Amino acid sequence: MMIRTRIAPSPTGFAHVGTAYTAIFNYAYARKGKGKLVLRLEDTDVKRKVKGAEEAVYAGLSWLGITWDEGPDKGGKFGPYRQSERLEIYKKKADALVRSGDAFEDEGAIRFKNSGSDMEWTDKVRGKISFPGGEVRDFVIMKSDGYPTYNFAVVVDDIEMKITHVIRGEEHISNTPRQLALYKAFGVQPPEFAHLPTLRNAEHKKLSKRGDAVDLGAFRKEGYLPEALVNFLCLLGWSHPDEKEVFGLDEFIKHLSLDRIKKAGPIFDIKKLDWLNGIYIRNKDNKDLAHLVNEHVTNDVSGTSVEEVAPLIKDRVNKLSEANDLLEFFWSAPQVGKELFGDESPRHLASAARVLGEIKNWNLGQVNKKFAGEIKKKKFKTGDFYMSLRIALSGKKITPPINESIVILGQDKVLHRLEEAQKALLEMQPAD
RNA sequence: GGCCCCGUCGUCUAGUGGUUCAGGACGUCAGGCUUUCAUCCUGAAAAUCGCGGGUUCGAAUCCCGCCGGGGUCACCA
Repeated sequence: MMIRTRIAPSPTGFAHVGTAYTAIFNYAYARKGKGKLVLRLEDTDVKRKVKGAEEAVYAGLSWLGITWDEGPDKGGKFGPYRQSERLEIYKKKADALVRSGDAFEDEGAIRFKNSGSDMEWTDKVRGKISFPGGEVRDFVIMKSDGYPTYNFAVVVDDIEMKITHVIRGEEHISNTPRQLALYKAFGVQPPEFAHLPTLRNAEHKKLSKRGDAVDLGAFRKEGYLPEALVNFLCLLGWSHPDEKEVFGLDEFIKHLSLDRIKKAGPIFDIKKLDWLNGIYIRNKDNKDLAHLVNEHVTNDVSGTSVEEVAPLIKDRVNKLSEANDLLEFFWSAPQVGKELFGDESPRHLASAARVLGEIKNWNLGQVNKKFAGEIKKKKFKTGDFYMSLRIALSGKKITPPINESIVILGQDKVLHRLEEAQKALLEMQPAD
């Protein structure tokens, strides 16, 4: 049997990290089984429909490298894939249930008549789960506005779209008995169910859009790499058989098995994501990194190429959004905070300016050599000397390696900034 | 509250009756490297496996009870 999985986002605003989480598992499971992944848009709540939300979902998932085989944007032979475009189908199915006596009209809506029998299934990640029959009441399947309810639409579509494995969040466990009852009424064999744990926040509650970072677009803006986020998500509730921590989708597909999934709800610990993100940043080649950094840098680069400068921060950031603070002194002159300097700073800067002015052939070797000689001759404390320089050139105590930065900045700019810094220091002398 | 699910270091996890008084990773702390910050390297602290009973020669691993946490109870998905 051809494996068919699905992801069923509802377009209520943006791409949710929880959607991404289940998408990754559905995608990988389908790929592993050489099957298909269906994207179905669950837009039956007319009131909550937000425009642009559909695109946000596509953008978010695509960014992560998840592709689907059938969907509203892709087409496919079991379409349409927007539930709002399938109203005829639901109507027909609901009418059939009314005729067979499994449903009845109720104030403009159609309500399913529950048989009251116990419901049970063997969950692929949790094993046997059962609900007492009395739990499922008669529930509405067609709303009075002509739209189907969630539980009904899901079952009709999963049957029509020939879904073989329903891999979804744990919060759907309690919906399953209702859906099972529907399968039974239709006389159709239900698919396999696999209920993934729910992602939690630091308070151990289900991730929510109020107060938790759940928007994929926001992760992107913050400078997280899609590979890192995917890798991190794979590590929640699932672990590599060899206890590997850093791996990509290909390897996830290769090793995924549903029974290795944990049942307890993992906490989304951003610290570990940050660490992973740093690793992926360090693994980028300089050209790709420059391209990424460029998207997160506010100023225009005015003469200084990001490609030249980006390698200097490779080991220094975990998120791309941290890049700007480290790099902005390359393209905008610093506000030199005089109070940052030490007592020896005037002498350091004077020396540095003099020896740098002597350099004919501007390169790192020369800069290193000149500074080393001067430090030795004047018996400067190495760390203090460089700190004075760092502050004069950047206005900050934390920067990329200063000699490399000096070379990139260029002789004119460096000498000019040293001069400005010395002036500033002079002005403050009389003050005390 | 009813029903359902879950419970190994702060966090993510390995571990499915016996070289495990529990291994790895993040984080934390200490040290090394170092012109800052990082990266990198080394080391440390950190779970009496939620608790209490069983079963067994032997349990984190099996059973029962309790406690704790979470989810869900709509003409929302």
